[in-house]
Amino acid sequence: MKRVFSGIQPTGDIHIGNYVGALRQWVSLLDEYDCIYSVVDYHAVTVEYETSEMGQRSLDTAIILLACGLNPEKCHVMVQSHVPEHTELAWVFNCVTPVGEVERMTQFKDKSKQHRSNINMGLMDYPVLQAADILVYRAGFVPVGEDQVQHVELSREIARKFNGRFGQIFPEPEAILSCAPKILGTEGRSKMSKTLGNYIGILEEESEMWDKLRTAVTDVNRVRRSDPGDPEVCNIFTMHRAFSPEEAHSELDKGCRTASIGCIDCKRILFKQMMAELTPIREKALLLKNDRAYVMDALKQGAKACRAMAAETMEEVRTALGLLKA
RNA sequence: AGGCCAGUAGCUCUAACGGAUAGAGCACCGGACUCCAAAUCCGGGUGUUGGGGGUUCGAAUCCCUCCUGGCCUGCCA
Repeated sequence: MKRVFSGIQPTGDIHIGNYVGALRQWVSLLDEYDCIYSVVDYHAVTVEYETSEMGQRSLDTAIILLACGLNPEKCHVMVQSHVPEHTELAWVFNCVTPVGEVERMTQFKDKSKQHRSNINMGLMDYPVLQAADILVYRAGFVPVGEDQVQHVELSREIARKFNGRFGQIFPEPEAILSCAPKILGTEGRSKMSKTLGNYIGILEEESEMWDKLRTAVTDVNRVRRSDPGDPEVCNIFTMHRAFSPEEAHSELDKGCRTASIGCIDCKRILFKQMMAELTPIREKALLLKNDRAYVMDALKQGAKACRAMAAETMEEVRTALGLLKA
């Protein structure tokens, strides 16, 4: 079966942008692919963080993955640092990756600006570790958002360079682009993200979620209730496309354009739809939070299975490199 | 290892000759307005001046030291 790999950083506070853009798609691939999903904690070390919180963040993130339906019976869910082969392969990849290529990565350039006082090698090496994440399992498919396509392309190049120099071991992975709409933050300008603080967390208090949605930016040209709006420029409508049934879209579109429904009505409908979908996940997450042993065991099983696959790849890699066997 | 420069609000920065309550723009928060928002208006500074010690009646400012970042020289694998 074709193999998929994807990872999510342990922010511990997964929001609806993550959910719509990644997690939901991950779930949809379960039946068709052999999926490996990872909480990529080593990636999170590239920026400053509170060491006392990291473990909990990874655990909370894993809980959300499981709660969303990434059933350990159907896929592998694990924490990146539990499978050391990721970082081992990253070192080998470092030796076939041209510096010029990684310097060109827009994420690196952005984060360098953002973390000017901590531009470290790891930040630069991030996409190389990502290539290792994927290729240590020889995964051929990587579900990602638009912004990560560049990194997947770098993985292809790394695979090609490695194969060219040391022998055919790795496939060239392809991005599976989500058709999900890109959800902007509550301020309506940039992508929803934890660091920008413009997010609606899927496990937040219901009242908190409503407050954030209620005060989220809409079509700025629709000033009065009687003004017609333009759903195409409204982040709320984008969210409807993600959460409301297909049939409802045209009606909401029309209602907005003809001012037959107001923005606050539109938000109420959306919130209802959102909660209908998220409530079971929120309830499941709550159960899992109270069953740490189950979650830890799932992660343990995931890591064990993944280590076996990764170890096999690394055996081949070391042989290809011509290293002295232990 | 040595040398030089820098560190002030969430961000970018300016001011304070050793003198009283450390400021501005943006961001943010509260209110008015609004169907909700946006815009606008009103209100709010959110700070251990990187940490510690010293000199002084008084230190962001002067001295020592440590930390962090940048630049340069050297040494080693």
